[in-house]
Formats: sequence, C-alpha cells, structure tokens
Amino acid sequence: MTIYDISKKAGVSIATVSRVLNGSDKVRPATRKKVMDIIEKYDYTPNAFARGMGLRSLQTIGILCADSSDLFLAKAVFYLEQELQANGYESLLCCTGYNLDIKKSYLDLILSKKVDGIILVGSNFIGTSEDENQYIKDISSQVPIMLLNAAFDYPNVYSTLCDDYTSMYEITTSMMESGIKDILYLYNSNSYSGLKKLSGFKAAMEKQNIPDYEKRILFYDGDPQQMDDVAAYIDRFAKKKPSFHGVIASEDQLAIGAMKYARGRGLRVPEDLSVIGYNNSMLTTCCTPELTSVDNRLETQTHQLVATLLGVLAGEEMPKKSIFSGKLVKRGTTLF
Amino acid sequence: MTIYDISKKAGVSIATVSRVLNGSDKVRPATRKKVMDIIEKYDYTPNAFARGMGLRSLQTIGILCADSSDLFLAKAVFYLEQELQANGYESLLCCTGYNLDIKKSYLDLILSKKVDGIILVGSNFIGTSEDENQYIKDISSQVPIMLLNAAFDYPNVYSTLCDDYTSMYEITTSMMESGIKDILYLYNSNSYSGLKKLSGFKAAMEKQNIPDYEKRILFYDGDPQQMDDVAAYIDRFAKKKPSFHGVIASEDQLAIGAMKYARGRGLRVPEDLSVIGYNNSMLTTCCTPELTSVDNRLETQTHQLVATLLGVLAGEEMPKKSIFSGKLVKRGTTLF
DNA sequence: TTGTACGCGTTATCAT
DNA sequence: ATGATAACGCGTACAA
Repeated sequence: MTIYDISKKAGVSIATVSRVLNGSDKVRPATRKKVMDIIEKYDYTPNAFARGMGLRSLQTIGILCADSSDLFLAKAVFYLEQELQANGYESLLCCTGYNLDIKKSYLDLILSKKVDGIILVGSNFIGTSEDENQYIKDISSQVPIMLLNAAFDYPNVYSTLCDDYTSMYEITTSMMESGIKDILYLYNSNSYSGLKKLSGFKAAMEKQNIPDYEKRILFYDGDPQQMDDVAAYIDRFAKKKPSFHGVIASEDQLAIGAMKYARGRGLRVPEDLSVIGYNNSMLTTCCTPELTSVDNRLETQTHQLVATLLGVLAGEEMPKKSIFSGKLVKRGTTLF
Repeated sequence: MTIYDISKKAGVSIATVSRVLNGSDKVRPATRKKVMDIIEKYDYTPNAFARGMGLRSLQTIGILCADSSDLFLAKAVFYLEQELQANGYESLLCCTGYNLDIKKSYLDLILSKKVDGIILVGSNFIGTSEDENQYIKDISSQVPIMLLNAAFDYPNVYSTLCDDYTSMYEITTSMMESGIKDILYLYNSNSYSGLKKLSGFKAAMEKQNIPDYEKRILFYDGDPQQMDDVAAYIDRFAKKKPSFHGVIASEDQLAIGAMKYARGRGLRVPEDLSVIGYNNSMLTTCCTPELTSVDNRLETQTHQLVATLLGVLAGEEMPKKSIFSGKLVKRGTTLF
C-alpha cells in the first residue's frame, strides 16, 4: 500500500491524501472522510523512509550514554525516553562505554542515521581539556547537542545539570557542623560532575581551615559495583592514613562500600562513622541503616532538557544552561 | 553532498560510487581509490533515509521494555544494545510501562518506523490467555519477534529464556533439605516468568508433601523498590498467618524487603530466617549479610537472542526456543 | 568493469 | 480545495 494506491481508490490525488495524513485544514470534510475511510480500510501507514526523506527527519533523537545499566544513567535514559516519546520522538539508544575514541566513533555513527538531536547522558562525555571536547564542537554544527549532568559552552550545545559543587559544599559543611571534621572523601570519576563535587568538598574544607584535608581524599579506581572491593580499599587506606569519622562519597555505591568497611571493622554507623552518598538511588533504602544521600533531581533535569530540545528544534531561542540545586535526603547514616 | 556530487567530482557514475560504498568487488582498485579519496576529502556520508528506502531497512532493531530503569531490564537492554551494535544494528528503545493497551500501541508505532526486528524484553509482554497475546501474532507476520525471558510458540516468534521453573524447584528443594520446610514464597508478578517460578515452588512443595503450603504464598502488589513497604507487608502477614523460617522471593528487591522485615523483628539472617532472592542483581552485595540469589545468565541469553535474530534476518533457520538453566549463587543469607 | 535509467513513497510548489 | 509534477538521494537491473 502506497499513497498512490490510496489516492486511486479514494478517487483523489496523492496531494490530497498527503494533506489528510498530515492534518492540513485545507481539505473539505467530505473529502477527508472519504480518504480516511480508505486509509483505515487498508490499514495504510506511510513509509517511514520516504517520509524521512521528504521531511529530512524521522523524529528521532540519539541518546548516548556510557552504560545504560548504571543505576543513575539507566534512570536518566528511562526518563528521557518517556519525555521524548510523549512528544512524538523516538529514541535511538547507543551505549558507548567510557573510552573517548569509541564515544567519538559512535557519535559519528548515530549522526549518520540522521537524528534530529543528540543527548549525551552523564558528565563523562565532557573532559577538562579543550582537546577532549573537540569532537562535540565538530558535530554541534549539524544537530543540537544536549548535555545531561554536564556543561559545555559552545554554539548549539545546551546544558542541563545539578549544582553538584554547591550540594557537596553544603553537605560537607553540614557534616562538619555536626562535629565531624575528619572526613574521608571517596570518589571514582574525574568527569565534569565528578570534579565539581570534589571542588565543592575542598572549598568547604578550606573555608573551615581544616589542615591536611587532602590526605583524606581517596580515589577508587575499580568497579564501584564491587562493594567488597571498595570496602577492602578503604580498609587498606584506614590502616596507614589519618583517621576519619565521616565519609562523603560521590556515588551511593561507594558509600555502601564504606558502610561495608565499617561493618567489617565493627564500627557503628552513624555513631562511629557518618556516611553520605550521592544520587539518592534505590540503594539508599537497601542498606541498614538507610543511607543519607543527595537527590540531584534527575526527573526535573530530564524534563527541562527535553523541553529545551523541543524548543531548539522548533527554532526558538532557549537557555543555554539550566542549573538546579540538589537536595539532601536525610536518612539513618548521619547524626544531623 | 550527494552521491551525484561525488560521482561528478570523481569522474565516474553514481553506480560506481554506490559500488565502492557498498564494497562490491566489481570495481577496479584504481577506480575505488579515486572514489574513496573524493569521499574522504568531502567527508561524504550517504543519506540514511534514501539508503533505507533503497534497501528497505535502516539496520535498526526495536527494543521494547516496560521500564528500562528496572535493575533487571536495564541490564538486559544494555547487553542487547551492545550485541546489536557489534553487529551493525542500531537500537530503537521504547519504554512501554506495564499496561497492555499502551504496549500494543507502542508496538504499532515502532513498527511503522520500519525496524528490521523487534525484541520484547521481559516476560511481562506475554500473558496467559490467547487473547492477551493476539497483538504479538498480529505483527509477527511483518518482522521477527524476539522474546527475552519469555516463551510463546508462533511463526516468526523466537524465545530465549532461563528455566525459571527448574531453578525455583531446585532452590526450594535445597532449602527444604537444609531443614526449613515452612517457606514463605514472595512474588509480585504474574508474568510468564513469574508464573513459571511460582509453579516451580509449588511443585517442590508438593513433591515433599508439605501441608498447607499455599498459605505461605504471598503476592505483593506495590512498588518493589519501596523496600520498607515490602517489609511492612510481610510483617502484617507474619502477625496472623502461619510462621515461616525461610523466604524465597521472585526478585532480589523483594528479598531485601524480607531482610528488612527480619531486622525489624530482631530476627537473625540466616540463623532465624533464610532468604533467597532472584536475578543475582547488584543488590545482592549491598546488604548484610549478602544475599543468596539465582543467576539467570542474562548475558548468555542476550547473546543467544541476538545471534538468533541475526540468523533469522539472514534467512537461516534458527531454533524457535533457547532455554538456559539458572545457577544458584550462595551467599550469606542461607545456611546451605 | 562501468554507466544509464528507473523505482522507491513522500512532501512541497505551483497551477487550477 | 484540489491536482499535476518536481524534487529528495540512493540502490540496482540492465545495457554497454
């Protein structure tokens, strides 16, 4: 069934069928009904490829993320897909892994599929050097690039993120005000967001003139899903480095690892060790006591991101950068 | 840049350019090089829509799942996307939710985008009645339908799954052999897989002639991510119904809820209460003690599913049903 | 080995 | 309001 077949059976031209299909108001109700009847009778659906060719678009957005099974990224992808779906767009998902070169090549690939826009999910797509981000500049001329949880200032690149710096500054300060000044900062990513969090922690420490706080900054280089490895890593650190009575982690998974460490040492949480995670994932309610964590308003972010994208595609001028503040969700691993 | 521009600049016809592009061997090396140089010089990429029209395919597979942020489904989607990507296919992701009518409409939608095949991720796409599954029959004539973690016998429908019935039968039997006969079975889904698990449990119970075991079968109707609600639900059950010293859950999340229940009651796990989960998700290592669970070999399943799909698309005859046995991963919540 | 010409199914631009 | 027709860019018989 093609538009020609329909037009013939309905006794009109293909132009009229096309008008009916695309809801043009310049068609007589009687004609519309006649055409619609035939369309429904033969269960006709326009050919997507031909349609894409005419419209230069298949109403598709490319979603790139390093690992869609990651707790945080999976939720982001889910929200994004829902929002896009609700607005008539399909989602082309592409999991790139964390290697930069592979990311680049996938970006080219997805671009060749003629997507209307590209969403880069997670701050690991943005590096610190101009050089690392060149690949984004290269493609931004072709389609709008949306960044979730990262920021990069460049034409046709739009950023939506949570103010991780301030969140981290505030929770660090809160913990110090509760009396715990020797805080271990545990992180595992030097992504855009990862570095923002780290500087938030540092700023809070310096504000309170905590000496040698850098010695309590610990980078974990393994798989964060291996909680036991995280725990063992902290344990090794604890054996020779300065003591600590609080842990702030850049991710809930790492915080869970810290709780495992505490349990292994016979330390009570939160009495002997306070712990704060980040992302407010479902893990926070899986452990005992439940984990205090930072909610980075992912759903708000994804909603705003898609709204911005739709605006851009409609030719409107949209904000280049949308920042939301995070929110501390207090549970059982902290005293305050 | 179109194929015409390239052909003109290279001094050949578009047919030759097309041949070079598609790796035909019927083109002289010198000509190939000449064309390739121009292509690279102008960074030419064929228009995907026009290409799709000619080939009647855009090398795209539709992946449908109820909720891509679900721990299990997210991992499945991730593995699938990786496998497809590695074989030159893109993934069109579509999250449908659990409502049947919505699933149907999304299926039509994704079909209209001319995907080469459709993967239904998760057993919730298959109902018990013929009527519920009619929508699958309707579309199976158009593209191959791949089922992950479910089975349905129909032309052009291929199933890949784990033998949940046997897994559940075996772990139930194991727990009984360890001395625990009063086992609470906790589940939250009547999907294909959910019912298989349930009958595995029942069969094991009947085999050992356990009286009144049905009274210890508990259906939880809420959000499984709310561990506290699960715990409270079990607690209410425990107050008036027969006692139990073991819990087998159809999902890790429910098992975590059971552990929360135990902690609330002051019961020791596993001394006072044994617990087994299902899916072997990352949650198993987040709790204390770590959760014994069933690994349903998701990666093996996804690998096989994609292999089967590729075979079908290549016109080969492939197995209609691939079943893998599960594997019990013993951790700290069981005595055996 | 290479080129010509047509088909693919739409949308868009003109006339009418 | 409706129709005829020209793009759109590529793949591919078929011809050379």
